[in-house]
Amino acid sequence: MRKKLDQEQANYIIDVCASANLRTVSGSLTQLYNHLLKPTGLKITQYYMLGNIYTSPDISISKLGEMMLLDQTTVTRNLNILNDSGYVQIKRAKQDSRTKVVTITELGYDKLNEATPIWAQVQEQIEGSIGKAEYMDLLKKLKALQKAIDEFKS
Amino acid sequence: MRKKLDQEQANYIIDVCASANLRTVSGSLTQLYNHLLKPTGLKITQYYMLGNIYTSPDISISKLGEMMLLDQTTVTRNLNILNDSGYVQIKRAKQDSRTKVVTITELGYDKLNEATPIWAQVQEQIEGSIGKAEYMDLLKKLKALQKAIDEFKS
DNA sequence: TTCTATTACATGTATATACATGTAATAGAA
DNA sequence: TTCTATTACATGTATATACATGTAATAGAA
Repeated sequence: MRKKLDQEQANYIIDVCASANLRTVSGSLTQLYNHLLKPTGLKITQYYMLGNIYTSPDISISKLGEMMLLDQTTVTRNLNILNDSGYVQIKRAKQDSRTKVVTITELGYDKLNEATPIWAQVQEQIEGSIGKAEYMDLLKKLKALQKAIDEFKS
Repeated sequence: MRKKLDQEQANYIIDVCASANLRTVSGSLTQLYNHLLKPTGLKITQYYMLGNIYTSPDISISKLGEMMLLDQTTVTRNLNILNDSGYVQIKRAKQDSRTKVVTITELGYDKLNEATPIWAQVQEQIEGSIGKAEYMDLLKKLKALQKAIDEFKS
């Protein structure tokens, strides 16, 4: 018979929970980025998706989802917003008309260039503040954590 | 005159971006938790909020938001869902009728106890997989990053 | 005491996200 | 070649989240 949770244990959970710690920091950073990116009209998620599309021209919706670790339905919806702004072009693939291929437009590429200095400013501030080596180690640990999660899922 | 972004630079950004790395890992872990918590009907965010309410009885909506680093309006909405499930009780404070105070219910406490073993299972798996000491160091770095973000915001 | 500023919460709106499921098209078995 | 299974994307629905703004109540100045 497991004992019921007392407040001390609950405080411990709140403190060490991987999910909560990641979500909180991630949320704060997203908020900071979105605030600074406001003049561009882009959100950080949109900036990131545009970047991925730029580096992988004519990528399919599913592939984009695999690359970004997002559900296909999420990609579909986020792409629609970028499409409405004219930042991407979405058309059916010639060989397989189920598949759609996505490409960044001139306008989207301009936006990407407009937002990049803002991205860099925050990134540099972060790396400077916690230290370049420390930051690289953080990234390494995040990737290890990602691997641990993937293992658990499989 | 700044040079335009080439694909190599874009790949670099995608790879090192703090926001993207955090969001991706955070999202994967949230997904894993929500999958495993499905039998309980709780989401990991709801579990976490319930835990915070349990450790701070009669907390106000704003204070809860400060504690969890969430916007007040987000707390209001997330609380409504917990309230509809009967997991929390929300009533006006006696001294100040603008303020509302939130408390966990018996039912909510039972849910918290039901979900905690699942939380623990994943947490242990993570700590075991990347190593306890490594995990603690990751937490430390996340908190350092949080501080860096807070500094930037102020 | 009265009026104004501030505080605490709610609502409108938009994006981000995933799951369950639907639809259309291709692939592959018979 | 025909039928069925699979694949690729879309849609319905729900939660999570924040910003702009509204409303009601208190605090504080005059």
